Amino acid sequence: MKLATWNVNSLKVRLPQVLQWLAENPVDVLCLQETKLTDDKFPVAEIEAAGYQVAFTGQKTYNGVAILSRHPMTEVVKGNPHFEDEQQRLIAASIDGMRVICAYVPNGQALDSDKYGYKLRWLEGLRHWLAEELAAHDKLAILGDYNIAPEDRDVHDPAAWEGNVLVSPPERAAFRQLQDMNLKDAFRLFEQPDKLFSWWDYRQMAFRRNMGLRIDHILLSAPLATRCSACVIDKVPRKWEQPSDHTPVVATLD
DNA sequence: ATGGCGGTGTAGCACCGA
Repeated sequence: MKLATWNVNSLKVRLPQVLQWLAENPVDVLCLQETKLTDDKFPVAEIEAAGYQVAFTGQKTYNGVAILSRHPMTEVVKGNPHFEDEQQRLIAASIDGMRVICAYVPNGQALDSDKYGYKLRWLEGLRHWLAEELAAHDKLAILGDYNIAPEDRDVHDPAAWEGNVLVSPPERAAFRQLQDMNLKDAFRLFEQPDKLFSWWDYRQMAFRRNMGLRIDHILLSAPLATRCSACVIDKVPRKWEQPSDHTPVVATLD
């Protein structure tokens, strides 16, 4: 069983790449963020033709999340029942005995921005909902763009990023609080090469210079972490023409 | 210190992302 997450930065633009990636990497579940599509424009037929069922919730221009699955999905929930939010950033489904949650955590923009407060409140709301979901589902995976680099080793140049969103102590504390709920960062269950990231700015040839951050994560509850045999970042799609600025992260469960 | 790039909307640029 393979679970993956990918912030595609517009599914309209990236659909061919998603289909190509799935053809080469036929994962069981793929969580997408930043689809940027209203539900009436979601490419259901193309994704079903590739062998996947799909659940999605979107809006115009911003946000939007989806779960693609080779196996039946039930109990689909859109949004956080405990956090009123017009922004479409969460979707959950039960798949093959697991609870799978796809999350697009707010960016926060800047530490002095209202959006930063929204980000921290959003994460607090997520925590409360997750506590409930974990009580109901011992096998839970939450995949997505967390917009948090958990540690300095997840940042190409920690000094340059100090004082910025994605690395601030309150955001990192929020990430640790998720880990304190016995959710394991799948990537860190294994020895990994240094300086392996999941996002690189489009500007300044950041990808070529590996000026990136690891902000896309797969968190697994203990019964799933025990079964996890690998977690890799697939940099290949970031090298394609007209790429997303994020690249997929994949966890293998035995 | 700022903007760099890319996507979107409805436009001739402004906004947002990270």
